[in-house]
Amino acid sequence: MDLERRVEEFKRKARALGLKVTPQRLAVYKAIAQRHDHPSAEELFEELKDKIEGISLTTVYRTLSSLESVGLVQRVPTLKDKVRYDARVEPHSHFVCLKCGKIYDLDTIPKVNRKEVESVGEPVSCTAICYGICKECKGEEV
Amino acid sequence: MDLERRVEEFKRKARALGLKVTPQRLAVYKAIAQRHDHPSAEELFEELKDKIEGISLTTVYRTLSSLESVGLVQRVPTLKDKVRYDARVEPHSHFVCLKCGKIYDLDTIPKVNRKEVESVGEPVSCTAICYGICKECKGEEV
DNA sequence: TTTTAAGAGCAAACTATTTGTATATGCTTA
DNA sequence: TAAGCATATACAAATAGTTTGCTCTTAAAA
Repeated sequence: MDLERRVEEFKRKARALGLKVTPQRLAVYKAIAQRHDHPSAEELFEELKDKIEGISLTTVYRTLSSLESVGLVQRVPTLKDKVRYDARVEPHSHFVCLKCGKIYDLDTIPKVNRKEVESVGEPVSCTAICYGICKECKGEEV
Repeated sequence: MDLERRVEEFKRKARALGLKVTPQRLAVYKAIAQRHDHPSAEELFEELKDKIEGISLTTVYRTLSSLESVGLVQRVPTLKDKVRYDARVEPHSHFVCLKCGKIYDLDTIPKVNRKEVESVGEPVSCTAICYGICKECKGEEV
């Protein structure tokens, strides 16, 4: 889906969910939607502060948390202390480069042992994380 | 493997890796090894502060980071801002309860689309996270 | 034992994130 | 389409989680 349509859908959904569509929110959403590197609040703010009149780090944090609470963005599971966000909210997985830390999207949904999962609880969704060395870093090795 | 053997193995490995085996480190390791709830540094400290003479939160943090750096414990991928640790370092997966937040171990290793993963990079390990409602919480529903 | 490099404790620093509050603004409805 | 109001914003200050500097202590090799 192209960005414009996603943005229109975002506006519609946000309003339907009782969230006002402000320039700041729109800017944050657009930024996440067109990047594929799952930025943190700080990174989004760095990108937007010069482009968008009147945006503060606080607003970025509050925006992300509002959007997350209505399911318009998602957190990415990580080992680190910084929260990273994803505008892809349908089930998918990630590849984390152990060298550069970049996170790539994988379309795959993992197959897990249903019996075992159900012995613990009722699953709602599953995601996989693959750790490894990305092609870019692989290429740099001499 | 029983706790005693794991502790002996821990001592041996730690020394071999150049880490001194102190009472504090031993206590931290034992605590993680016998719990299955992947505690945070703070939670470990809460558990140990009354049992172990001379342990500080700082030491728990430093211990975890030393043990992690030599591979004797691992972080658990989460969506939250608190780092959680696991003494199971062999590949396995997790089930996260969306209601109570508890994290359960799954023995499964996910099957992912190898072709797709290799288009991004060279995988080293893969883990799955299943989100759902655990049996305990399911039982509470009236 | 003795020696010494590594670990522990405390306090203070740091980083990521949240909150209080006064002002501004999307958007519903009259 | 203007008005009113609930919701959003910015700033500063607070908080939570984690790390660091420094001094004293100790595990363990010799």
